[in-house]
Amino acid sequence: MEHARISPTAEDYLRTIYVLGEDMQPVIAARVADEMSVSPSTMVVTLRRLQGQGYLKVERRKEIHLTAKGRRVAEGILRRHFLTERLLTDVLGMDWVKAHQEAHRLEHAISAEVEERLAKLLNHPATCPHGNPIPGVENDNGAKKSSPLNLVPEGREVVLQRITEGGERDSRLLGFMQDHELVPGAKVTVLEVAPSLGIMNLKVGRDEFALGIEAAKKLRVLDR
Amino acid sequence: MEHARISPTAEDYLRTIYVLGEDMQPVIAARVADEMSVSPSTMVVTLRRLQGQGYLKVERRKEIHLTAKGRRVAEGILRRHFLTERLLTDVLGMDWVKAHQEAHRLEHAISAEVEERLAKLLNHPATCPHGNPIPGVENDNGAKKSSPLNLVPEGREVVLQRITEGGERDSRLLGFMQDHELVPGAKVTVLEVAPSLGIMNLKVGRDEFALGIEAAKKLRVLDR
DNA sequence: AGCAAGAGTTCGCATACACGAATAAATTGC
DNA sequence: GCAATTTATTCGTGTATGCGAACTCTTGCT
Repeated sequence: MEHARISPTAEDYLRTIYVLGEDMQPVIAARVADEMSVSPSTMVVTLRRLQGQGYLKVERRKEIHLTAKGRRVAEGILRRHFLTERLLTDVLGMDWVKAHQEAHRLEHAISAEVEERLAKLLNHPATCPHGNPIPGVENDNGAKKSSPLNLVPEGREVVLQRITEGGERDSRLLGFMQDHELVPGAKVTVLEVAPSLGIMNLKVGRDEFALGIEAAKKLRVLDR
Repeated sequence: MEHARISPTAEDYLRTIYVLGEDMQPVIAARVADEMSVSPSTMVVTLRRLQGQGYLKVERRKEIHLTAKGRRVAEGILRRHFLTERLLTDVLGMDWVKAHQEAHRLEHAISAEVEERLAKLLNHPATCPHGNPIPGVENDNGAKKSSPLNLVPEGREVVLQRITEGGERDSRLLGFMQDHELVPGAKVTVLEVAPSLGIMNLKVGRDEFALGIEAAKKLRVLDR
């Protein structure tokens, strides 16, 4: 085969497209551009290049779809990302917020062998520290249904399952959550939902606070 | 300040220049080019750029000298390189040979904080798995004198101290050494030196074998 | 239907990194 | 001291990655 070593940058684009695809139907260049803080013109060129290398297809209606090859790359990167996060938090004792940023750099430098050894060392974790399932580990739980926090009705108590990858990127959100002990496994009570204010009031332990509805969309809770 | 984030490539150049400087007086562009497998024309451009950014100076006689700034970068990279090697060997159980290559990629992605946590986790090791001192750790041993293996006279038994960074790059040499248990701390007897053949015969344990003089230059042994 | 907002495209440009070929300069050996 | 060898430099190219400005589409809404 050709084997034109993929660049860190390309990996980032594919990863972003993959993650966006988990949250919305049609992934469109403008969304990716927002997410990656890149100009539209750069998007055009980059998408052309990635398409030429067989990582994705831009179909009618400008929808971006990863090919199997592209998906493989994206899942690999995510897997390494999550494993690295676990290494940073569980072994090196780093906090949540920083772990994500650090992992974002390290994930591009991890080989298949290190990835494997990492998985073994960490005892094949099923999720990253933010609760997201690590690709390649079988969902043993038969895919517990989870729903976005913003859809939980008032008065209900739920358990936080995970912060989606989209949420992980926002270090201020992560920091806020850490401060309020809003971590995977935490019991959250929805006190009040005020869509007109774009806000919902939550209670974790005895701590009550407000969270934007937009941010709440990035959190998943367990239906029980 | 300007603070134009240094690139992995630039880090590699500075690191190589630094390491070469430990073994030879005048570091010259051609040597760096050899070491990095890069064309002379690339060297010219790159040196100009690095000089412009204040990492080095090219002085009369074309000698390349790192500035304090350049030295700081090189030592940082080496430190992260060695710490990463230790992580890979000691914690992840990876062998010598691969550890070096992997570390070469990872070292560029490690932040100051991870570096610190790594050092703590590993208990502030003084050397890398190949025996090289880690920059930033004080030489407690008051700099034991070591000399290149090629200078050891016939019949003498010595202890291998380290494989220099220059030797670390050669994975075939590392593999050969690993196979013959020629590792830091190993007792080596010089059976015979045959300069005309470019070879010396060694004994480690009951294993006797020949090693090229050029390769022997990259190994340091303790004078005792 | 018609138009404004949003999305995409083109163009010119810039930087970092790399090559090879041709050439110029410096060193070294004899 | 000059020829041979080694080094360094120029020049033209090429790819990946990014920008902004100007322009053109789509599309959804009235």
